[in-house]
Amino acid sequence: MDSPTDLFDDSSPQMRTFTPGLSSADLSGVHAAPSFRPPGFPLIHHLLQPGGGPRRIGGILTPSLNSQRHMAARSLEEDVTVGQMERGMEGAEEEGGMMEGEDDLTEVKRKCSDTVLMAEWSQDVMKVKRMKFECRQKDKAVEEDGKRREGRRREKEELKEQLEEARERLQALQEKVWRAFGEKAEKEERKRKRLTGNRCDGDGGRDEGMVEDEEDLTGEMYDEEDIDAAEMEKDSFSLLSVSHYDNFSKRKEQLRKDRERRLERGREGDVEGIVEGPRLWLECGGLTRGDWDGGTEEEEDEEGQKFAKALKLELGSAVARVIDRVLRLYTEMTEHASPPAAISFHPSDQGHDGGKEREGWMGLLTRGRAEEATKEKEDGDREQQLRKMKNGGGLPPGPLRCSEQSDLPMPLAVHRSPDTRKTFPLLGPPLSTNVNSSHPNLPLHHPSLTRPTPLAHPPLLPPASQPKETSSTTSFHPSSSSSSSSSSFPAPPPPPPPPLPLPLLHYSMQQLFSRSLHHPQLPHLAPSRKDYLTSDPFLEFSSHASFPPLPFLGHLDPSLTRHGVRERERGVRGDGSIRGNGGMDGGELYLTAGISFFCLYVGRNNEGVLFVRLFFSLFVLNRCRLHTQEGLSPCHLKKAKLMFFYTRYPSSNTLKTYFPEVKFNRCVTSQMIKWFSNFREFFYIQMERFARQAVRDALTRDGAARLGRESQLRVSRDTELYRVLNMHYNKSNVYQVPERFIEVSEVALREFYSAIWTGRDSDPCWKKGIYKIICKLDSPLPDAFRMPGCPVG
DNA sequence: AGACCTCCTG
DNA sequence: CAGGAGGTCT
Repeated sequence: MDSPTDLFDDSSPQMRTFTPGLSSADLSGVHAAPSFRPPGFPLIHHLLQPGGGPRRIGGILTPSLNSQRHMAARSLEEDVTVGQMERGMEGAEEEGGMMEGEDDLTEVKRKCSDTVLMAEWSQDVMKVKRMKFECRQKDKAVEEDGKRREGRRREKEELKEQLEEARERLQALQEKVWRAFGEKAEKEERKRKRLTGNRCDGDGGRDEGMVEDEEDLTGEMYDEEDIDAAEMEKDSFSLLSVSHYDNFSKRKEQLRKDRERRLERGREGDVEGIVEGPRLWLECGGLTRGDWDGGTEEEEDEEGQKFAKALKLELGSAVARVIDRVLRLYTEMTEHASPPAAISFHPSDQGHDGGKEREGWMGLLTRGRAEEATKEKEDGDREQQLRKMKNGGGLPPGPLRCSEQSDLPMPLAVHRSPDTRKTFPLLGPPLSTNVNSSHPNLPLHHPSLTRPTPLAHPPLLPPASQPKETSSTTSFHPSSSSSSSSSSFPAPPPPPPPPLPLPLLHYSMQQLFSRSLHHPQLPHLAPSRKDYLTSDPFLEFSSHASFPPLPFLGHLDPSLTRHGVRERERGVRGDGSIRGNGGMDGGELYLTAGISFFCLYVGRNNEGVLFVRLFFSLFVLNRCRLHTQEGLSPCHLKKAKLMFFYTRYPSSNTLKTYFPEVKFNRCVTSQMIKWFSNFREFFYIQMERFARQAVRDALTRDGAARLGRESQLRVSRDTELYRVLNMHYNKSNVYQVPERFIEVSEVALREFYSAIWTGRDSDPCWKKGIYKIICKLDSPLPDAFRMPGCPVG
């Protein structure tokens, strides 16, 4: 470029013009425009030479206008002088011997004026020439860059072609996605046709922009802008350093390749989410979308994009929350010295009675084998303890049980309550410690009836170990008192089928997910109806009843619907007003769907980035009809019967607590209380019946052995009494009768036996005392009963 | 008076 | 298991 220095320097060669610095060949080789052919006029001939005046005139970077004018005038004067001399010589030659005089002077003056005019004209010409020359100079530089531009153009075209390819791939991918999302076949065909049409347009299809849709156009524009930006960058870089542009080009190429790679990846696999920002990779399987009926094609496109966006956002946010919780949980787990290998979802395990009975909600996922083995082992150990106590007359092994429990492997259970007394209610003070085996008829003065423990009774030999003694042992079979034997005791119920092991962290994920969804998508679920899902304090659904726990969901009795109507009709019998209300109308709850996911893997990739791979599974639940009704269903009756294993005298508050789905009114409460009254009635009838039988059996033998025989009064799982009770309260035998109930039954049997043996049964109120005892032997209900539905365990 | 119980009956 | 009678308790 010209510079003030150049301009200043150019003035000096002006003095020695006519010495062409550049041959005409040098110039004409590039530009030989006829308009610039130097005329024969000598005055301007030198102007054609490089470094002449026009450079000064046409100089863009002239220091100032005055100096420019001054310098031009000076050169003009010089030019004129020279020209004058030349013309003088020429004129002398032409005119031959003309004497110099006034004419000469006039001529000179005229010539001078002409020369001035000529100089002015020539100045203008010089300006033009100079400008032309500069243009030529510029063109020369442009010519030099032309080759480079050619290369760029080619490169640009290549990029365009690549972009076209990428666009085609993208379109193919789009088609695939649309197809997956239920796009109509016609649209596919249209797109395919369009694609093939585009491909038929030669040379990458310069005209294909005409048929491109808006999205493609947008992409094209974006890409073009990208390229233009690259070109500008390249231009600016080109004068500085090639390496910069190369780097830029490489970066761009890298980006393009990445884009293509992503497209390739998207084409290959299923729906795969890649969240690069938080460095989280998620593989989602099983996500499908049904058909949606859009209006026009554009609307469908828009809908689809919106859907994809919303889905992305929703998944992203939900997953982020879940991941956060998982990681937190993971951290908490690793922080503990002995983290559990897995977490079960046994609400009862965390209940105050769960350690002993472990009523769980067998649902879609059931208790793990290990836990079942643990349970069996525990029960077996308890049985052994019971027998030891009965045989050896030891005290209830509370602490022993505690240690025993602590020795048990608990691979699948996380016991939440550190209170062993809560977990193992039998660890409390023994019940009738003052029961005097020598005075069995005086059992009513127990000072601590609140903590019953028949283990404090004298040891009772099991009939299996004493087959000969069974004849002397009360068989609790009134119809066959004399022929009572072990054969009358049915075999214990077969253990439930081994449940499936739980996947790692499943329950935790359930919990996490349920907690992460603060706004359940159950619009049909009235807020008041959600409350009953929130009764379990451990599961903490109180603030987010979004997702019922799997155990609960899986244990819905399919027969509920079948029996519901009948039960409803008669459930409030005797109260016309209630019957007129329609009972369950509007009180049905349908839980139609939930989301479960399994944490498959948590680890680090090659780059050390922590990632969590989740497998999502959407599942549709059976329409679970939950009786949020005023009447009571057979399921409630069933549950009430199971509750009777724990509490014989439940208060109405207890009933309301453990039947959260029931809308209680006076009639429902009375009905439920009546149920328990009937349960008690049956219970006491059986107790009295078997006790009388035992008394009869004792009386048929010699009285000397009656004390010993009385001490052999026992209720175990292989006795007839147990079978009768189990049949009545647990007909389907899906629930394991808690040991506690057996113990209570034994206490009741002994009390009845004592009363009858001592003749107190002659008193019309002789049972009251027994009732008092039994009513104090109620146990807290497992938390599993807080859930709607019937627990299985 | 109302809640709750047992007992009896069907 | 429900209904009713009769009782007790608060």
